[in-house]
Order: sequence, then structure tokens, then C-alpha cells
Amino acid sequence: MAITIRDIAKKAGVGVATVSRVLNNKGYVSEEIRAKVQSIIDDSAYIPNSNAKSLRAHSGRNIGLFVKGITNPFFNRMIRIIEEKCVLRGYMLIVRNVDEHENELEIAIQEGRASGLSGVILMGGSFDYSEKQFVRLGLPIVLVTISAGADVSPALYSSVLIDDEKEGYKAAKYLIELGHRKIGFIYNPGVEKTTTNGLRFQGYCRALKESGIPYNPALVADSSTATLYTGYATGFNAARSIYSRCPDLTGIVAFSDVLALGAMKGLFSLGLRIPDNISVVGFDGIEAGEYYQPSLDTVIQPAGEIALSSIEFLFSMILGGEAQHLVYDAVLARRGSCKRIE
Amino acid sequence: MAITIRDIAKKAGVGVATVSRVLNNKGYVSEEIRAKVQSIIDDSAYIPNSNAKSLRAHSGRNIGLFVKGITNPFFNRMIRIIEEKCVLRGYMLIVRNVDEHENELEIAIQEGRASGLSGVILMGGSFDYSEKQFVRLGLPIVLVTISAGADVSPALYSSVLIDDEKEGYKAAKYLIELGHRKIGFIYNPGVEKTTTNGLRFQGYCRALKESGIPYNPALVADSSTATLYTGYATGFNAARSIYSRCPDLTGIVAFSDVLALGAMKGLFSLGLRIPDNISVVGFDGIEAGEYYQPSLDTVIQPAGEIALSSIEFLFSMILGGEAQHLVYDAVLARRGSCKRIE
DNA sequence: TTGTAAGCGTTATCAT
DNA sequence: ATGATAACGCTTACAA
Repeated sequence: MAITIRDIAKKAGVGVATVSRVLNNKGYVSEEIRAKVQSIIDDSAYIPNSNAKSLRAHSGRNIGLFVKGITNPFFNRMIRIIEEKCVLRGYMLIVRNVDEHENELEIAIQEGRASGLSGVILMGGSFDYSEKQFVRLGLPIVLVTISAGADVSPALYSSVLIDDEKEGYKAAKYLIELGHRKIGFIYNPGVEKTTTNGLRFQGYCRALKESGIPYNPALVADSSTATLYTGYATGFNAARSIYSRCPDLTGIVAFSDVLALGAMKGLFSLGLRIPDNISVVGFDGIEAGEYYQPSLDTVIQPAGEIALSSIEFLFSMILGGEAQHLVYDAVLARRGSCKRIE
Repeated sequence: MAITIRDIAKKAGVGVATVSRVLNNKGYVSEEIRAKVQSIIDDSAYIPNSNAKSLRAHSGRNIGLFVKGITNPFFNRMIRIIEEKCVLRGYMLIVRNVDEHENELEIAIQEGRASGLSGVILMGGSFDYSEKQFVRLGLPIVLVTISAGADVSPALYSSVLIDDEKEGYKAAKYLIELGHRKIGFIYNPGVEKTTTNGLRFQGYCRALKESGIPYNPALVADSSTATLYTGYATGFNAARSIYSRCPDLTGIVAFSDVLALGAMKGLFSLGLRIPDNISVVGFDGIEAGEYYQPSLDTVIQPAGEIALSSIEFLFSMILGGEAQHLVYDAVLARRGSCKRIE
């Protein structure tokens, strides 16, 4: 059995309340006794039981992070930052992966209540949560890289994200301005409407339209190439499949850097050169893209800022603050995977 | 205030013990009462307070995973698997990143005691833990990709890893057999002795020695290129620095795939071609290496198996089983980043 | 088969 | 300034 506050009290010849006061620097304790108790605490390797604390305080110090696709390197950097901030504030971060077909908010509701989380962060996923769900959750929550539907009161949740439609437009526009007309798009079809995925695709469509380029479905990844996990392999297969349909395409926009890198490898496997034969632009700004050969042109999301704002918003809500919403701008980095054509 | 077991008992007109029995399917409860209580539980949206449970049980259903370098993509796949298995068994996985200069076991001891973990997994880190520390931890623990010193009783911890010295040897030997003699080594110097890092380096040295190749420190990454986090940039800088010292080198062994990819980019930046001018072999087997151009030759660790064995060993210990130890074999994959030379 | 009551380790209230 | 003591919500002897 671990050593308790009562053991300390006994050793010090004082009451438990006094020890508690020393521990928490609360209330009156004579300097003499404080020193004595403290020294006993120190060399007793006493560690307060956080369960008892939480029981007493009616709240734990756990934060649940529900990630749709935890292996996504873009999420990873953010998770690391969030975790660090949690530790700094004495909270534990419980990270939980959510499978593609699972509803992240439902899972958060279940686990949140069961394990006494004091706050929830949802990273990735869809945009279609209902107001009822937030009420049912009854916990401070921050949506990261996503948002809730327009019909949900913004007071019920905080959110930090980029404008996916706008940035998708930016990526496609970039290629168009470089003179490209036959531009492919690789993403995860099937979950079009209410995801980051679908919004960026809409941006791509708008850019085409605006430039008078007709939409050609053969240039877009079809569901036959889509798997549940949109990893390198998805990009690889999608690029090969699009190229086989449209060998005259000159550029590809990918929904994520991982997809873009997979696509580049797919193009290489076909004997093509980048950017000489085909230009590729990605999304996110992961390190692997920077170190690829050629370095990947990409729409960089400010991952660090997004992560910091998210955890800040959450703590603010935990302390009783209002919900907050923030939309960051993404930046297009030109590094070598795209080329101007005539 | 949330609804408690006492509220349920009152509503059902029974004692709290009966409700508890229904909740946990333990002890005798008449079918009649069970049904009644259950229905009340159901439409009361009652959720047991996990803190009270844990306090009572002297340990929660939490497992602590302490990762030295959580952004390492190789670790990531394993974390995902471990997390999934935890959820399946009704445990929560608390993932905690450990900074380079922190002692992972010490942190585990602190947090473990404080928050009533029921088991601990250490991923990455060093090999020099003392028997005292394990005793102090007093919790089931599994070391993943690492081990404890030879002076620590194997009964105190489980471990799952590969033979790093042997596999380091394998990587270097591979290049030697391809005819290379001037072979660089990129790793994280400074933490040589008791880490995965150092062991692979020893394997490299043994391979050289065995083939009568003199050890040349100019071919090895020096500490000036090392940063705390051994990411892409470290590999990038190390490769450039080694090349500037020894432009006649023909091969490089990197301690990890991330380092290897960074190194390749560094070589590309110098106008070199891979594998035509220089061969590169990595370590781990991450996806990014497979999709790099050229695909990275690497010593693949069986990440899935390692993860599964780890969590299995931990649960076995939690249930009172003995400590177990397992050393997996790694496999060298030849994919295109190495070339035979005369 | 069921209910009462004693803890689990804290903190906070109240006397002293 | 300090020390009993009563919660917090749960499980589990033990009694009925």
C-alpha cells in the first residue's frame, strides 16, 4: 500500500489537515510546523493520490483527445504540443484514435462521461455534429481542423481551423496561374460534403470554374482508389489511376501531403519526372514533404499555432470562459514540385 | 451534481449494494430486481464515477505510455496499435512524451503513483535503469525497443525489442558486401553507450572491423551536427557535414529512417545522386521511406508484432503473470537506395 | 437474496 | 494555528 497523508501526519505528529495545508499552501500553518512536515514529506517519497483528490474535487484532471487518423503526421505535431501544454498544467492527456467509420463525438460522449474528463478535443473528422450531441457531452470541447454545422450554436464549442474551401482554391489557383489546365485532384471521395476533404475539393472546383476550365471527373480520384485510411498508398494508386485515364494531365492537387507524396511516388513509378512532366501540390506542410526530392509545394497549415490556440481555448472553457472560434490563414510554400508551363 | 449510485438505489427502492451488484454483474440479485434496477439505470443516464471506483480499487484502468520522441513515425504505428488494444480491454491509454534530457522511468514513477496507473510502457529511451527504480515504480512495466541493464533482475520488467547491435551490424555488413569501404554512420552521438543508438553504432563498428576496414571518425556524425531531436534536419546536416569531410565516401548507414531520409535530401542538395553516387541504408521501416525516391533500403523492425507483444505482456503482468522477454529479428529490405560498387 | 456500514485518500468545515 | 471529522461515490464484507 502506498504511503498516505495519514502516514505523514502520524510521522510528523500532527493532524492530516495540517499536512494537507502544507501540501496545498493553503490556510494557516506555523512556519515551524510547515518546515517539519515538509521535510518529512520530502524524504518519505509521498505522492498524493489523484483519484482521491479528484473524487473530492468533483472533477479529474484528464483531457480527452479524439483523433480521426492518429497516424497522420500533420496531427502528430499538434498532439505533441497539446500534450506538452497539458502536462504543464498538471493535466493528463488521454489520446484516443477514432476509426474512419466511427463517430468521434459519440465516442467522446461515452468515454468523456465514463472516465470523468474535464475537457475534450476533437481533431479531424467531419463537420456535421448536432447541437444535441454537444449538450449531451456537457463538457468543454474544442474542434480542431473541423467545425460544427451552421445550425449549432457557436457558444457550445470552440473551434480552431483554416478555411478549407479557400485554401483548396488557393492550391488549385496556384497551378492554374502557372499555366496548368489539366489538373487532377486526389482526395478521399465518398465523404465529400461535410469534411475538410470535401471543402478543399469545392475550392478546387471553384478555381477551375473561375478560370473557365471545365470540370473533368476523370481527373479526380474515384472511390475505387480510396481506402479507409488515406495514406501514402492511396495517393500512389490514385495518381497512377488518374494518369492512366488522362496521360495529358500536367498538374495534381492532393488533399494532404501524405497523399501528395504517395502520388509523386506513383508518378515516379510510371517513369515520369516531377516537376518536369507533372507538377504536384500538397496540403498541410509536414516535414516529410520538405525533405522529399523534389521538395513538395504545399499549403502549409500553421500547426503550432493551431495546437496552441486549441489547448488555450479548452483551458479557458474549463475555467468557465466563453467558447472561442479562430480561423487561421494557410500559406503556400513553393519549393520545387511545381513548374510553369506554356 | 451528477447522478450517483445512491440516487439509483433510492429510485429503485433498493440498497446501494444491490445497484452495485447489478452494475458489475457480481453476487446474487433476483432477476426481478435486476431488471427493475437496470431499467432505472438505463433511463437515468447514470454513469459511474471512475474516480471513486479507482480510489476504492487502488488503481484505475489507465495505462501510461511514456515515449521518448513521440513524433518518431516508427513509434507512431506502435502507439496506435497499443492504444487500440487498450480500448478493447476497457483501459485508457495515457500517452506522455518524454524529452531527451528527462529520465523516462523517473517520470513514470511519479505519474504512475500519482494517478494510479495499472501499468506502464516505456518506448524508446536508454538501457540504464536501476533495479531500485523498478522496485520504486511497483507497477507492471514493459520496455519497448529498449531494455534494462544486465544487473537488473529480468523478473522486474518485461521487454520487447530487437538486437540493435546485431541489426546495426547487418546494415553495415550489407553495404560492405556491396563493395563499399568508405561508409559513413549517422546517429545521435553523445548518448552512445546505453541507447539503441549506441548499440547500432557498435554493430557498425564490428562490421567494419571484421572486414578489416579501419574506423574513421570523420565518417561518423559528430556532436556538432546533433540536436536534441534527431529529425530530418539532423540527417540532412550530418550527411552534408560528413560529405564535406570525406567526399570519397560511397555509403551511409543511418540510425533511423528519418535520419536516412534527411541525409538523402542533404546529398541531393549537394547535387549527388542516390544510389549512383552514394548508397544509403536506414533503420526502422517507416512508410515515408518506402515512398521516397528512391525507396529507402532499410532494416525493418516488425513494428506490429513488437506493439502487440508489448501490450500482451503488460496485460499478462497486470493480471499477475510473470515478466516476459522477447527479441525480434529485423529484416533488411532492398528497395533501391543502395548499389553495388567495384 | 438483500441492505447496512466500513473504508479508499483527500479536502474543507468546524470546533478548539 | 491546529486537529477531529464529515463528506466525495464506490465496492464489499458482514449481517439480516
